This record gives sequence, C-alpha cells and structure tokens, in this order.
Amino acid sequence: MTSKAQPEQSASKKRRERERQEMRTRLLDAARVIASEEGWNAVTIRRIAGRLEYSAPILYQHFSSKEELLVELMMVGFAELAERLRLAAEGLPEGRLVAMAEAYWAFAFAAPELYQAMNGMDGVPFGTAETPREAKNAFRIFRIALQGIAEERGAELADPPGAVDTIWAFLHGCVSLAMAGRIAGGKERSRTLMLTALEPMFTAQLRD
Amino acid sequence: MTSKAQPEQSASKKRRERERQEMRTRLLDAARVIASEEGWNAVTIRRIAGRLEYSAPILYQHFSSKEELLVELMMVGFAELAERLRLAAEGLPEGRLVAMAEAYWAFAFAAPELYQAMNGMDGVPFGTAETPREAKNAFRIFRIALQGIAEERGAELADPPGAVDTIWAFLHGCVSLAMAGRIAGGKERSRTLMLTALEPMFTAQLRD
DNA sequence: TCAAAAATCTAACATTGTTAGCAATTAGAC
DNA sequence: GTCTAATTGCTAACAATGTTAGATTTTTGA
Repeated sequence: MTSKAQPEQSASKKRRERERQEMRTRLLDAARVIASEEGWNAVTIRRIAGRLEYSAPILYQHFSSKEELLVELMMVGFAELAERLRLAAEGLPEGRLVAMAEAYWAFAFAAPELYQAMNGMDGVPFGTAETPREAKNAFRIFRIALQGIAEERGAELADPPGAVDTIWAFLHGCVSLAMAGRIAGGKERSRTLMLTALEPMFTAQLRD
Repeated sequence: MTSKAQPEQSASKKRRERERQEMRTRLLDAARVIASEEGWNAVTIRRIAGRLEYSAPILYQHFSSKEELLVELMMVGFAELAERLRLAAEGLPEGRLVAMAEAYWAFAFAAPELYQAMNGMDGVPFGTAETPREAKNAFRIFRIALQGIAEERGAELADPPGAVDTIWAFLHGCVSLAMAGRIAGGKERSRTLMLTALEPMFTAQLRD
C-alpha cells in the first residue's frame, strides 16, 4: 500500500495529470470518430490531431506510436463488449443465451470502428500478438454465463472453455461476414441466421 | 464466335500478350511471397517490383493500382478455395461434411496470406465492396455439397443458402480467431473444436 | 531503314508515421 | 516577485509510401 511517507503530489500536479488523461481520451475519441465517419484508412495522425486543433506531434506525448493508440482502442472495445455481455448475462433466465448473442451483435454494429480495431479488420493492423487482458475478461464473463445457462437447464458444459471459443468463433464469423457485406440479404438476415443456429449450437456443447 | 475476317494477330503479338500475362502473374506471386514471409505490411510496390528486378512503376502497366492487385489476389484465393472445396465434395459419402471443413481449414493455413487478402485481415484493406464472382462460386459449390450430404441422409436443408452462410460463418470465425492467435491451445485445439461443433451445426440445418 | 509503338526507367509529387530542435508557457523554490 | 527547470506545443525535416509525368531505350512491322 502507498504510504503517507511518499510526498503528496501538489494540487496543480494532480490537475495536470488529470488534464493529460483527458487529452489522451480525446485523442482516442477523435480517432474513433474519424474511423466511424470515413473508415480506418482515413485515420492519420495529422487528422486526429487536427480535429482537436493541435499539430501532429502532439500524439507522441500521449502514445509512443499510432499502433499503441490502436491497441488502446482495442482494449477500450473489449472492455465495452465485456460490460455489455455482463449486462446481458444478468437478464431473465429464459432467453439469456439469445440475449448474450444479441449483445455481441448490438455492440459490433453500434461501434463498427471499435469492432474492426479489435479484430484487425478494415486495414487496421494487429498491434499485439498476444490476446489482451480485456479480451480474456470478456471471454471469462461469457464462460460464466454459459455455465450458468447450462446449470439452469440441469446440465453442464462438456468443455467450458471450448464452448466459449466455439460459440464466440461463430458469433465473430457472423458479424465479420455481415459487416463485410458478404452475406446476401444484409444485416437483418445475417442476424436471424445467427440467432437461429445459436440454440442448437449451445445444446451441442452440453455434456451427454 | 470470332470470325476469320478479324485480322489474325501476328505471332509476336501473341507472344507479347502471353509475356504480359506471365508478368502479371509474377507480380501477383511476388506480392504473395513477400506477404507470406513478412506479412502484408511489408508488401510495398517497390519491393514487389524489386523482387523481379524491375523498378516500381512497372506495376502500373499491369494493374491500375496496388488495390487492384490485392483484389486480384483475393479472386485467386477464392478460386483456389473453390477448387479445394470441389475436390473435398467429391470424396466418399461418409465424412464428406468433415472433409469440406478440413479443406477450408487446410486452405487457410496452407496460404494464410491469401486467406488474409480474401478477408481483409492483417492490414489488407477491402478493395471491393461487392462480393467477387469467385467467392459466389465457392459458396455455390459449398451449397451443392451440403444439399448432397443432406440428401444422402434422406433429409433436406430447411434453407440451403442460409445453411451455407451459417456454416461458412462458423468456419471463418474459427479460422480467423485461430490465425489471430486468439484461441488458447493453438491451431490443433481450434481445429478440433471446429470439427466437433460441425456435425450438430449441420444437423440443425436440416428440415424437421 | 525507319517511323510508330511498347517497355522501362529516373525524377518528382503529395501523404504517411516519426523525430529533432526550438519557442513559449508554466511550476515550484527561494 | 524572481529565477531556474520542467512541461507543452510548434515548425521543419526525415525516410518511406503510392502514384504520375516525362524521357529513353527497345521492339515492332512495313
């Protein structure tokens, strides 16, 4: 624990720290807005800074590179997805499975630019090879929810982490193809197909 | 029908046309090799040309832009995938479903750089909004195979195009996450999970 | 042999991410 | 209040990118 022996930072120092943090957030938001309006390949350092009426190098006082900013947005995305999944998992017992899938879908299309940053789509390079902590947390929430749903049905998952990976892969595949316009019939049909296949897919994950 | 009235092109003209085509292919291959060795963000026009001991602008005598080259590689990828799926669909009746999924998986990991170009991964931007003809052909082959498999079992698909989209999305999700290193346990486990969920997923697509 | 066409290069352009170095502002100690 | 040190932000520049213009060489077909 941090001891009082450490010199307390002055009020102005705290204020500056807070302002720095706010600036960081504003840079992240600016990148998101540009990406959502014109796609990720319109997101340049000069445009991010310009949107806040700063010059380009300002970014390097808050991120070591453009890639680091993208990685941070990826984590923001996984954190928001985790929160949505958590809320969906709290819902009524019946229909909770569908609610989880709907939450995943709703997140992806409420913030496509975040979803793309998280999954290396639309020209966004993967900043980190390893799976970020926030992603693992989202997976954990998903796993606990699936186990709960199985339990309510008086059953259990044969391989809980495997069930999460399998269903997650399916949801990601549906969203990914739908977002890329690769599924005839558009988003509505894609969503229906996803929700239709969800229940049998889950059932197959139960121990027999 | 091409009439004899059209002036026959001279032998050297034919040769030049053939050489042009070969050069085009060599440029495509060079891009693939660089991408497979160092990833797509190492693929620059100067490097593609340099690998063939040409200077950069040579590319513009064969493609109108870098993007066009990527789109062409995307089509090459879908054509090769379609061929693999076709071969898998010709196999023995029992296990044909698994063979299709294995063919999809094998293609993706035999040529990850192609798979990435096809699906806008690893920093490759989507060149075309609309689904390319070659992709639709691969879907068609897949659909016919699934219908055949259902028929062998004395059943039929409730919604053939829907079944294709659904299962395709699942396969893509599995490959996509596995390729990005997002599935714990690596490729072997990812592949097993995919094949395990495949059969119940297909069964759910049959008319009841 | 010669003019037209094709192939290929060098040089340049604007834009990208990034860094160096300077100017202005602010902080905190005396 | 004043002075030094730190912070903040800018301009200018860098190399690398995709792309184009223009010149030059090579090839073609008569």
